Amino acid sequence: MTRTHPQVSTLPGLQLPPRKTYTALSAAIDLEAVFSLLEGRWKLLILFNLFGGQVQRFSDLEKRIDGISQKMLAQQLRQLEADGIVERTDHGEVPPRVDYRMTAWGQALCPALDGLLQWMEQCGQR
Amino acid sequence: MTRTHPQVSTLPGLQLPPRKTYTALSAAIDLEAVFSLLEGRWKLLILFNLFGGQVQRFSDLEKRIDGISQKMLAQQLRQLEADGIVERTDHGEVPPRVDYRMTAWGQALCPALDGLLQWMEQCGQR
DNA sequence: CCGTATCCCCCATGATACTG
DNA sequence: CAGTATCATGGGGGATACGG
Repeated sequence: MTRTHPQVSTLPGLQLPPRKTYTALSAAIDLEAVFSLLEGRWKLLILFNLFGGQVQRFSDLEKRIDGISQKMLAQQLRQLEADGIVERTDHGEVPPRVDYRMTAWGQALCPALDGLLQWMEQCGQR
Repeated sequence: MTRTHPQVSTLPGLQLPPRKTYTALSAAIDLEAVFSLLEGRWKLLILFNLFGGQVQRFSDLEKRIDGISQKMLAQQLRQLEADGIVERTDHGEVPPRVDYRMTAWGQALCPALDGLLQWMEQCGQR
């Protein structure tokens, strides 16, 4: 597989870990794992409403994402939380107040997804 | 959305097109489009067997991809071809000889997908 | 306000058989 | 060798109702 190496350490002292090596099979399997984290009718909508660092309440997301049901919002958030992509905070108040934000790891998805968008933008040039 | 800007023109004279701008909604929609090109039980396996520039016959792919049926291989290849990601050549011989390779645009997927793999590799550090 | 619990349906995939 | 055709299945997602 062609790589984007060499990895330039821009920050002195920041040690980037050595890259994994892949076979066609293992690369496909790992990428399937990535996709399984992101697949789901509403996950990308949720993520793009959280990239940027906002902290959003359940009801905020419900308002911002047109057409989503409470069941689906809760389900997709649970999965994103279980996968370490978003963080959930229950303030334990009555009436309930719960909010969501990206984890550091989840936030790192943003530039990676942007790479896919850039690729899609090249579509016209083919 | 945080960007990987600025875009450095590494090759003098190579004009990179200006980036599209996105809302949360449009970014999610465009990314869904990317995913829909790549979703399918076998597509990533096919792609990683073609990244690298090899030209592979139908039967080559069938041998390399364990467990795939002729129906699914044909179907996924048709979709990748229709989407401009792989190229099909029918040599019009008897017995049939047909081969597949990445298009230039399809090949450009490789570094973008690599970005997702790099993200996945950071998983342990969270 | 922030969720669960049910029921239902559709479509992607698999199995299998057939063909120029 | 390189595909189509047909039938069966199962799980993700929608609609709706209920609960602390």
